[in-house]
Amino acid sequence: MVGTARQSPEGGKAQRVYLLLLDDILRGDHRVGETLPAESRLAQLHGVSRVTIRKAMDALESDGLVQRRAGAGTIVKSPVQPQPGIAADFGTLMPQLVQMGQETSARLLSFAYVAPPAAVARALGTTALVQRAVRVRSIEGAPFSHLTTHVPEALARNFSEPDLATTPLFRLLERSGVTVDHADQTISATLATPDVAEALDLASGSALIALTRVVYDSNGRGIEHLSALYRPDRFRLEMSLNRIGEDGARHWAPVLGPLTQSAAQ
Amino acid sequence: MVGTARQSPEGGKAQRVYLLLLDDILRGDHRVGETLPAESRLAQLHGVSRVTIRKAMDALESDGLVQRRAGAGTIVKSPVQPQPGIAADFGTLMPQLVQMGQETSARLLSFAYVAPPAAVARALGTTALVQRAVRVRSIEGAPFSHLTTHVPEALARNFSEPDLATTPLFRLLERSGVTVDHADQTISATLATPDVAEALDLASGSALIALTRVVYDSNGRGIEHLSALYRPDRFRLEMSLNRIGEDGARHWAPVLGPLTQSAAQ
DNA sequence: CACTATTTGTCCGTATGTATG
DNA sequence: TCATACATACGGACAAATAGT
Repeated sequence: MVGTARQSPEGGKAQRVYLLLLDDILRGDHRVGETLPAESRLAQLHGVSRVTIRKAMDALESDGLVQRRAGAGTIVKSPVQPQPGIAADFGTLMPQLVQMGQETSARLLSFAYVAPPAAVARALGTTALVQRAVRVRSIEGAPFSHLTTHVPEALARNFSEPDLATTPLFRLLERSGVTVDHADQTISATLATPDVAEALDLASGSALIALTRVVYDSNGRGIEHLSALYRPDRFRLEMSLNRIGEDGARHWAPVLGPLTQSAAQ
Repeated sequence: MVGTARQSPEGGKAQRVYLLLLDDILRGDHRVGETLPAESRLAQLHGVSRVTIRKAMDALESDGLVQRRAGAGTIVKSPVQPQPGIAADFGTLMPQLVQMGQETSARLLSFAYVAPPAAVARALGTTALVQRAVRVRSIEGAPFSHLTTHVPEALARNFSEPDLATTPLFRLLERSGVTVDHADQTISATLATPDVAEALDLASGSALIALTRVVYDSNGRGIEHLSALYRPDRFRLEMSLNRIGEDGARHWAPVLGPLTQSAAQ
C-alpha cells in the first residue's frame, strides 16, 4: 500500500533528500509520467553526491512512487494523492470534518498533571500545575492528528481520565461551571519530533501542520490550550472566499459552512 | 544576531536533531532558564548517539540559544521569539498584514513561461503554457515568504515582468478584462527544498507553512494559482473566534477584521 | 566538609555512511 | 557499478564540574 509504512532510509542525508522528494511528489508538483531531473542534476540541486540521491530514489521506487529505467530516466508513477483523507472545512474557521461517512477514533497516549511549558503558561496565565492529555486521532486506522491539551488543574479536577475518552472537553469544562467565550487560533508548521513521528506513523523530521488554539472564558482567563499537529497528506485546511465589491480594493468574504457538528481536531 | 544566519551542521543526523531542537526552542516550549533534558536522555529520545546530540548542541550554543555548563546542564537562553515578525490577520481569511508600520519588499527570483506542474494544470484546467513568477518577500531585509504564481499565458500576455514588480497581480488581471470572482485556499505544511531554503535564508529541511490559493473568474475558470511558503518564525496565521449560541452545540463565529488593505502574500 | 548522583567535557576504536573518480 | 578515501555516527569509558544531601 502506498499511504502507509514507507521504508525511508535510516537517518543522514539520504533520508533528508528522500523526505524532500517524497514531499514534492505527494504534493502533486509533478505530472504523471513526467521524468524527474537526472540524478546528477538532483545531486547538485541538493548539494549531495549521486550515491545519496540514488539511495533516496531506491526508497521512492520501493514505495512505488517512481519508476526508473536505464537511459529513459525516472518517471513519477503515483503523483496524485490517492485520498486526501480528511478535508477540514475551514469556512467555520475551526477544523471541522466535512463529508464524514467514516468515523474517527481517538487513542489516549498520556495523561498527567505537569508544570506547564512556557508557551502554555503564557497563554493560560498561570505557572501552576496543569492537566495534560495527549491523544492521537485516526481514521480507518490511519493516524492523522496528534493532540495535546492543557487545562488548569483547578478546572480539570472536575473530570478525569475516562471522562476524556467519552465526552468532548468543551462539555466537561462547561460542566465545571466555565463559560466558554472566545478563542484564538494560530496556524503554523513544524517538524515531527521522534515521539509524534512514531505516533503518527511517519519519519522523524517530516513536516506537520501545527494549530494552536487558546480558549478563554468570559473573564478573559485561559481555560484550555490545544496544540494540534496534523499530517499534511491526510488532513487539509480548506476554505473558500467570495469576492464582494467591484472596485480596485480587495474585498473578500469567507464562505461560511454550517457552524455545528462535532469538531474533528 | 539571533534571528538570522544560523550555523547548522552540514547534513546528516546532527542537523536533523539541530532543527528539531531549534524548532522546539523557537516555538517557546521551554521556559527561560529551564534546563533541557540531559544529553544522554536526548540521545535516547531521538534515537541517536550522544555525540550527535552534542554536535547539535554546539550549533545551538553558538547560536546563543542555549548555554551549557558542565555538571549543571543545558539551559535555554533566548526562549521567546524576539519579534514574531509579521502577524497575519486571518479573520479576513486572507493573509493580510496587520500593524504594519514596517514595509515589505519583494524580489523577483525568476520569470518564465513554462509547462504547468501537475497541481497547477489541474487547478487552472489547462496544460498550455503558463506564466510563472517566483518572488521572495522580505521585511527589513529578512525574507519571510516565497511566492510562486502561475497565470495562464492568454491572460498573462497583457502584462510583463516590470509590471509585476510594481502592480499587484489582481489589478493586472482585471486590466486584462478578467472578473475575479472567488478563490479556494488550502493551508498545509512542507519542507524547505534547497532552493527555497537559500531564498529564505534557512536550512534545507526546515518546516514551512504552505498556502495554496486558486483564484477563479465568474465563469469558473482558474485564472491564478498561488503557492506561498512562509517561514513559521517570521509569519503567523492568526484568527479569533467568538462563541455564539448557548446550548451544547459548538457555534463559533470568526471575528472579521476590515476586509481591505493590501494583501501581504 | 565530605559524599554522592548527575551532567557536561574529552578521548578512543570501530562501524557505517558519503564523496570521489 | 564498483572500489577507494574521507566524513560522520556510534558506543563506551573516564575526567571535571556542579548541585544537593
